[in-house]
Amino acid sequence: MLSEMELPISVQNFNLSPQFGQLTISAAPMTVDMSGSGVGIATSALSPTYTHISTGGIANSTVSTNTVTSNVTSNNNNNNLLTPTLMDSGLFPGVATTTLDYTSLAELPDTKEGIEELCPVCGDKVSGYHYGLLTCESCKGFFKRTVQNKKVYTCVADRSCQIDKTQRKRCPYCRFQKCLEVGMKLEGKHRFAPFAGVGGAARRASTCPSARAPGGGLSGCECEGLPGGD
DNA sequence: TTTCAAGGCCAG
DNA sequence: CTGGCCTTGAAA
Repeated sequence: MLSEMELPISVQNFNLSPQFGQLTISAAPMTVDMSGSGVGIATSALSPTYTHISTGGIANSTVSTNTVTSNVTSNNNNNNLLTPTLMDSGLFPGVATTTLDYTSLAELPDTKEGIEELCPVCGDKVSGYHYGLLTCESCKGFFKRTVQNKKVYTCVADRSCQIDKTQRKRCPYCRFQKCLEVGMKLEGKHRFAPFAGVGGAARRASTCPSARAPGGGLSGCECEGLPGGD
């Protein structure tokens, strides 16, 4: 299936996963620095008025002045990719055109697990949409603390520390920078998660608040009736 | 009523 | 400080 969409003039942070380099697109006429390609995770944050996160396996990409043509391999029935509905919604007006070729990953089972639900900051398992994109619980908490407490970090190295699941604690400066690079933003609560079911599935394991595991929550349970809000 | 992102709590 | 688990509250 071949789909077309129009991107806004300003498209930033079109990232491939670190092992495949980064694709950055700036203002039109677009300049593109594509330092890598291959099968990996692609995350795009379309700014400024609307943020859309798409992840999927990039099989390969070709780039011209203002056109990015990517053969994108869906990792989950296209539910993590820009959909024709979104494209038709007019939320992406602009001058650039990206042509995406969606094909099923059903025939590529080995790649499927690797590209699904990986935090774009540290590569840990994502827990849902947080601050505009799919991230893990720890990066969500880290970003929250940093912004809310107005924390200022410093890097003891050259501000280019590698951030992954095991190293993410070592340099909060670089971790926060990466959070910003991938598009995390503290704004009003968004309800535009276009791919319902991706996040949050791991939550709500317990049914009784008073039986919650140590480590979280408030006091004052009325359990029997399960008020559950409202 | 259900879903899910934001934010709170607290053990490690 | 970190990260997992929880409640809250708005949107669907």
